[in-house]
Amino acid sequence: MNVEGKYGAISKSLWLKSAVISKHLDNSLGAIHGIGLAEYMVLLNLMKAPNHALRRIDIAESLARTASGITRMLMPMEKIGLVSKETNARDARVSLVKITPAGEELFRNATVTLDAKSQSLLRNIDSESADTMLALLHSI
Amino acid sequence: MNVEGKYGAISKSLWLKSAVISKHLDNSLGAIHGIGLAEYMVLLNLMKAPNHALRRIDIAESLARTASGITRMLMPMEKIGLVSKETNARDARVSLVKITPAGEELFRNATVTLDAKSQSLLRNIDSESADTMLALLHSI
DNA sequence: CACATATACTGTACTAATCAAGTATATGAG
DNA sequence: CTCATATACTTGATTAGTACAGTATATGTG
Repeated sequence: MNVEGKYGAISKSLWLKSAVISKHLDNSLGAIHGIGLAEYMVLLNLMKAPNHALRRIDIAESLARTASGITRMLMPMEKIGLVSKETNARDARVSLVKITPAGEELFRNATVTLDAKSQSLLRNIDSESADTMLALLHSI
Repeated sequence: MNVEGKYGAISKSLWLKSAVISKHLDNSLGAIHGIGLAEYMVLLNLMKAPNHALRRIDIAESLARTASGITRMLMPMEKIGLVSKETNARDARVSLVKITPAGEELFRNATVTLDAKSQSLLRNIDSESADTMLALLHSI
């Protein structure tokens, strides 16, 4: 493998490992909390946002999804009361998404599940390597 | 963030970065060669296999997909002549998938595209860090 | 050998995502 | 102020994947 091929190898490995890990996490989160990893990531972004609310388009951007994908993902989440719709007084085109108390509660529980399952899936990576890995991922 | 949360953070970052990179690679491979990253990975596995042939179920296993997903993915690939169906004399249940000369040619060209695009997407990671990253990914 | 069980697909129904088009609202140029 | 353009969604049609059931073949045990 030549020098350039190294980066291709990272892409391929990233793709495969991510698929494996995401499927395990999806299954665990789904079985225990009734949401998938994508839904968890929506809640995480809302928790980090000022006032715990975001525009749909910003959620789409931060999850590498399309606006319509977010619309569809949020419909059942709103129905089961994890998020609520809020209007923006300044801009009537925007319908803000806000996490509900029930959503916050589920998020906290799901975080415990996700962390535990992740630790189990990544048990071959020691603590120091995990720091390295995280730093490398953030630099992408 | 506590110690366990570190592994959860890796999972989340892996999920997001993989989504971003895979979409770029899918778009490039699709525009230039008419296949997606998953199809490329099928060809890669076939190239690495003895006699350049594999059972569908082994492809499914190595791509973290289901058997029916592989059946569906291979149908158009066979139609455009990238792979061919071979019977297994020892076991009539098995229909082996073999890469064709056209498939090999496309694979080689697609590899150039994938490597170049990967290098561009991962330009913030220097050569030494890339080695580290690759080793860490393989240890998962 | 016969038959219960396992394996390798394939087909049907469903789900989750995309793209492209449509609607409503906002913004900027004249 | 008006109108062209841009933005924030939403909806319809399509696509890619899954789960589960069905079919054909293989394998192991009495």
